[in-house]
Amino acid sequence: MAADAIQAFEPRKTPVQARATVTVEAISEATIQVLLSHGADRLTTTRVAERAGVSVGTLYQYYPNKQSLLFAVLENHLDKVVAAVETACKHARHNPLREMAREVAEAFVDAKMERTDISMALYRIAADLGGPALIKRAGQRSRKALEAMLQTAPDTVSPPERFAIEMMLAAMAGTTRSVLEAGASPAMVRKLREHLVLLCQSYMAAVIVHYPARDN
Amino acid sequence: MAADAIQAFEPRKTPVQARATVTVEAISEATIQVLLSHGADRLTTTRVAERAGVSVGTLYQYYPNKQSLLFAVLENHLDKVVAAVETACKHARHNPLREMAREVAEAFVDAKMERTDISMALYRIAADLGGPALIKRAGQRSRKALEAMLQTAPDTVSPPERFAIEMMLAAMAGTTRSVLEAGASPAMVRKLREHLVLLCQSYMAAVIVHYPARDN
DNA sequence: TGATTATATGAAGCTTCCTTCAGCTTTGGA
DNA sequence: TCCAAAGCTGAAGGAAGCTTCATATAATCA
Repeated sequence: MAADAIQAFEPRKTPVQARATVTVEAISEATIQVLLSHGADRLTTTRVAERAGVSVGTLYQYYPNKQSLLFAVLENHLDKVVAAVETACKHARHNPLREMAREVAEAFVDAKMERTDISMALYRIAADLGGPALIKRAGQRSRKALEAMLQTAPDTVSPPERFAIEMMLAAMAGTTRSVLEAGASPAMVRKLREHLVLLCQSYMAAVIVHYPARDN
Repeated sequence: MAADAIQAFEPRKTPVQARATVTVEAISEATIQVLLSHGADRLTTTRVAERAGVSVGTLYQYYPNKQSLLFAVLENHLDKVVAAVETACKHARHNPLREMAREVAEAFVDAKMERTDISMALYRIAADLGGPALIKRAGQRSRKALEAMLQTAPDTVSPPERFAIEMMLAAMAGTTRSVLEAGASPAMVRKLREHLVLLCQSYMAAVIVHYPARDN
């Protein structure tokens, strides 16, 4: 069922020639722009095509329907963010817990803020069909990366339980979203980065004290 | 501009007779049900009216347009949650910081979980026109309540800065949303409640240590 | 009871938008 | 150079949905 639902969003055909690659990229970028300038409900395939400088027909050559457009952009973005988290997790292995928390929090904020426009645009469609599934998957991948990293922490007897990791991830996502939707000025982003480190560090430390030696 | 935008969502006329009150309530409830069963994009005025057991015409007698329907439901829900937070803040005045954090976190979770269906339905429209403005307003009201409470904390020299409070609120919202969208089983809700208390307490304590005596 | 106000109905006008497809242009290799 | 494959076009079919309004019913009160 879920697989079918996702299948329906798969690209219709893959570009072969260089100009087609450009076209697909332009369509993807236009989707974000239209999302930002017109909102999710006023995003139409015609508008996206127009903004991308191609005709609607071209759009439908690569995306089977409107949903798949949004789906593709969201998937791509989530992949990048998760990849950034995974990299940070690998890099921080065998470090003290505090350092782990710092690396992950900073990596997350940095990845989200690299293209604030995309991040903000996607909040408008994340609740749509297909979105929740993608987000869930991204959350799971992130959690696994964190768990693997935490296994290697030298200063804890047993790593935090699964739920605590999910809490931390959700807190990161929630606070980042809040700052983004408030405008995300550079000063605010800097503050978010600092405070998120603090929040993750203090919560991780507290969790280890309060829920010790629990097997996941 | 913002006022105009909101004005356009105001109810068209207020019910006078009892049966009209019932009608309006039924429409509001039906909106939530349709949102949950069909999703935001497949919510139509006809469908809502049908579900409410009235005709479309009736719907348009009380709501000037489709947006205003969603707007009203969202506004009502946010009001309730903010009110719960405000009450908790008043109640926890002059308590130790730890107690304050506990009261607020628990009040928030409880308010959100009182009607999980509404909470979940609203995530699907929160990003729409009017939604961000309402959410921002709710955040500000909550923050002010927290600030007033924190002024009375006996065990801190100076209260946490504004940004830290916003962080905490965003973390509460983000983690709660995450649990709701994962299904919100009673067990999970219980865990969320515990962990959110821990998260708020540890973050507040950390903020006071790391950013002391800063005037807001 | 009769007049007035409140409430409810739902067919239909009007707009918007998704998606297709038959035909045209460009590319790249033989 | 030539042609098959790849890419592009955009008018038009058809579906869906928002909103109105002329009409009908119910409540209220003098």
